[in-house]
Amino acid sequence: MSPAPKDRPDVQVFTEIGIIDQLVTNRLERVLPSGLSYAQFGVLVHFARRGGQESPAQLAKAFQVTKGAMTNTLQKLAAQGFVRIEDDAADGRKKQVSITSDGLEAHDAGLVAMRPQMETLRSAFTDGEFRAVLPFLTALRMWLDDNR
Amino acid sequence: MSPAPKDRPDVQVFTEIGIIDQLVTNRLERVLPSGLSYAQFGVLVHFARRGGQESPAQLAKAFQVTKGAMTNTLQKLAAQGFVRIEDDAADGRKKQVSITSDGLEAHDAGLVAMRPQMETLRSAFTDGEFRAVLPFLTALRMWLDDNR
DNA sequence: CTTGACTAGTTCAATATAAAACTATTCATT
DNA sequence: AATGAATAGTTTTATATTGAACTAGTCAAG
Repeated sequence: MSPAPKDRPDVQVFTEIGIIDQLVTNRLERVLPSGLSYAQFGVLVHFARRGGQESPAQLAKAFQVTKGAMTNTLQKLAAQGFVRIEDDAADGRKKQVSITSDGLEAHDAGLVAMRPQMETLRSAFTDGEFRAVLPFLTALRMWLDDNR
Repeated sequence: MSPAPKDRPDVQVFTEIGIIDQLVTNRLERVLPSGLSYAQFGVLVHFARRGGQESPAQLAKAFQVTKGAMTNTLQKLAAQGFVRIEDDAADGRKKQVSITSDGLEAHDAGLVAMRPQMETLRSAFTDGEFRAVLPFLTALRMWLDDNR
């Protein structure tokens, strides 16, 4: 008899991933400054790292959410003054989003709020452990992304 | 200068995990028989594997959702006749949930619907690769669960 | 026994997201 | 130029989930 599906390692991996994502999301959402959701913070982190400008559609693809969801997230960030949304001069359909100095501050404040959580995490696991699984997770993510 | 947070392997792992979860959820939801959500299917998989009875609160904890969310999911499953919800004879506050034969059939149908997706996945990655990352993911999930 | 704290489950309001319809714009083909 | 397909973004509707308030039942300490 073939093994029950739930015993298969791939299914188990996806199950663990689902639960980890939920636990991490809950935890961060509890800790982030009020008014800043996990999704919004993700956008700030994105820009804090890479800088520059990006269109809403690019962001939607990067975060794997619908364009509508990204419209909503960006409008909330803009309302708080954390991002700037400008019309694209070269293409009338597009807009260009960039982070503001207030947005950078909010990003830093979010990191500070998360720091205790990250500290305890690092006391339990090493960077090496995370690095060891990263290539596979990245490959898996890219495959899922390509073979949609 | 210390590395930017987004370059840290732990942050990268959580980022990948978030995207993988979203891609897998989307994919399965598209493929599952209509009327059966990812959350509902998860409950069926749980019972198809372990059998027996479990209370809504136990299930909520196992799936890391609120009690309210589990009430909703179970009511939808019960409306379709996929689970049985009975009062607990020993404790008037509790209920006991179990899967029905219709529920088992729906579970099997869900697996059949997912099969092509799983086949192509297995052609891209080996069981060994999944097994290699499983211990770390499990440890991470348990740690996050305990150190809430 | 009675009280007070706790647990289980439901309900309600608020929010986030997906899916689809829609508008506006661009681009390629003719 | 004109047309048709494709792309970017918004809006609308429907749904799932959270968080909090609420009800009912249990259990322990006095």
